[in-house]
Amino acid sequence: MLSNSSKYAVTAVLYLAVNASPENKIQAKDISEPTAIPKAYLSKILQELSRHHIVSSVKGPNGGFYLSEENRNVNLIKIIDLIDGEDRLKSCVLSIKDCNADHPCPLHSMVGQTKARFFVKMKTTTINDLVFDIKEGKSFLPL
Amino acid sequence: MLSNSSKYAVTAVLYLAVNASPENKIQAKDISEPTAIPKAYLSKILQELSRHHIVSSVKGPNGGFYLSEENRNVNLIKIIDLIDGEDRLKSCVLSIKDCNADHPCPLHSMVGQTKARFFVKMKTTTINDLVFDIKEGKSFLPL
DNA sequence: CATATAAAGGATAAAAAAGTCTTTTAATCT
DNA sequence: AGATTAAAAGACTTTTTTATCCTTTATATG
Repeated sequence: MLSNSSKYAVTAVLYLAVNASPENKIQAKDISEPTAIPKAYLSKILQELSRHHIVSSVKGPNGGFYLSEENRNVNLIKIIDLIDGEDRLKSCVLSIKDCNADHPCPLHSMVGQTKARFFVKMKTTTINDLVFDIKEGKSFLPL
Repeated sequence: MLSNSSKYAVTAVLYLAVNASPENKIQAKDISEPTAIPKAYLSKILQELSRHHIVSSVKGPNGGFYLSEENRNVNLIKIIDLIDGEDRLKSCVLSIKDCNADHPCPLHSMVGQTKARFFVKMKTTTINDLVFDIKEGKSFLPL
């Protein structure tokens, strides 16, 4: 469903959302350790996220990554589309090009609604929404 | 969600289900052409499926692949688990090891039910079920 | 029985994804 | 200004997935 890379991206952003702030920036290695994401690889991903204003970063001493208020209102889909490309989630389960509701592939009915629902959630759920759940104790990030 | 290989596998099996019979076997290249699946690669996949009794095959002149009555009652999940391994569908969206309903990751609620429902369908839907839909005109295979 | 045919099997190649390493740039702090 | 710190950038390596090629085995048929 999601590539390794976009899982890393979402995890890292959530980690920042919970643990970082403009006053308390977090370095790549400090995300890498608790999440078990390879440090150098994570750095690449954070760079990309930073370039597209999904996370904020500052170089040098006391530098690191954090989320601005704007960053916190980014929708999940933006992260995933950036890392995986827009097609990955949208395409037919069997990768049949002209598969749609009017001309469905044999698996279409098994995933159609399911996928559409997931897609809408990804488009409407922000980082802030997820952090809210975590703070309410409704969900958890791996320490 | 599914690897390229298991998409190929499902597509090929469905193609056989609709077009082949013990009297009218179909060769790898005759599946390869209409489905645009690379022939040599498809052959590998059909071999694997044959080895695990998901499709039937006969060598030599007038040989090829077809589905026995038994083959037609195979569940979709068997094909996908064989090609992709069982973990691919089961694992958490963020690949968090101890993610479960009692200790959900932040994306869990977005996919949990959705995935579970899909999983059940894959476990209960046979090739025959899908062929039935195609014959009823409810779904389509790419010519 | 010889021959042609088509799958099975094994070895290899190409492409994509994941991961690493080294250098450069920007910021902070004496 | 100089030293230090941490991200940015770019080149590179490894692993996995996808794909191809060639040889062997089984089978039907003349």
